[in-house]
Amino acid sequence: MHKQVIPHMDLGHIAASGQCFRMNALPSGAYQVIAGDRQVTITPEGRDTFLFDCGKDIFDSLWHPYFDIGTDYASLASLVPKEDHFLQASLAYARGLRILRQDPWETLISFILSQRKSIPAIKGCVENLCAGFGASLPEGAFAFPTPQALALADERALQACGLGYRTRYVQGTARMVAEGQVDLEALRLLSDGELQEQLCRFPGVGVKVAQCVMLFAYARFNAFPRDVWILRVEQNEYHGRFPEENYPGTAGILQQYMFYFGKSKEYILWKEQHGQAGI
DNA sequence: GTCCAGGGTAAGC
DNA sequence: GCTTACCATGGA
Repeated sequence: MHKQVIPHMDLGHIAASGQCFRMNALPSGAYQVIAGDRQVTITPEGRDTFLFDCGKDIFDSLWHPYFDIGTDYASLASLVPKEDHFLQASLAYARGLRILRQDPWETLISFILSQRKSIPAIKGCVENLCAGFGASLPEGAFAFPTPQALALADERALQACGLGYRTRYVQGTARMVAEGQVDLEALRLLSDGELQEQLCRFPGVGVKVAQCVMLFAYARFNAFPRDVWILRVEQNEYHGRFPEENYPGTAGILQQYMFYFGKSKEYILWKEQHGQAGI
């Protein structure tokens, strides 16, 4: 057990934000997190205190970086002009939302699956893949499958996980990684532009999926993935395009807040009060 | 029954 | 360089 004070962390927002697909609330109010072949249960205690069911060494080496605890999220609001009411509202609504530093392989496959799927549907597919091709973990959980496991998987068995037409994307990508054609860890050395270019070599990966992997696995906070929700927000609140160049080093974090708020029911209510487009 | 989801690809211009 | 049909599946 390890108790840790972490300001500005809301596990509910993170779990529901659509950046990860294997973090779930338990009936007790705790959260189960599975990342790669690791799992941890986190119990919130009061406002900023969390109990991790692991030792301090595992917390320091694994979960501290995973939850991006070194980044200051509280100062984000000061970077945003007061006139940008939508972005200010997004930051207030999703207070405690963080950008996780996930495993590149798991994130790559998860977001290849994500195209034209709802978040609950993605979570279902990911769980099917883990149960079918992942190693067994304690307490009946399953690790995310290795590149080798998915590269060798039977095509019909993959189809049965609900992948649909994405099956050949997953197989093709898994084979490229399993054969060592691309080293996902070595890509950390590349610039943003080079990293996006290399990720787009995988089948089923375009600019949007590449930018999600850059943001959620490689901690590239300048990445600004545009999905249908963000395009909608840009149309409604920014006359077509959000000025990401005004936020070097944080645009991607703001994107996640805008995505999460723009997709919520609270945004509908907020819009009725504020009416006109923002900046 | 219809519509939509954290889009990509290949064909056409 | 740019649009446009097509792609499987589950949930609302």
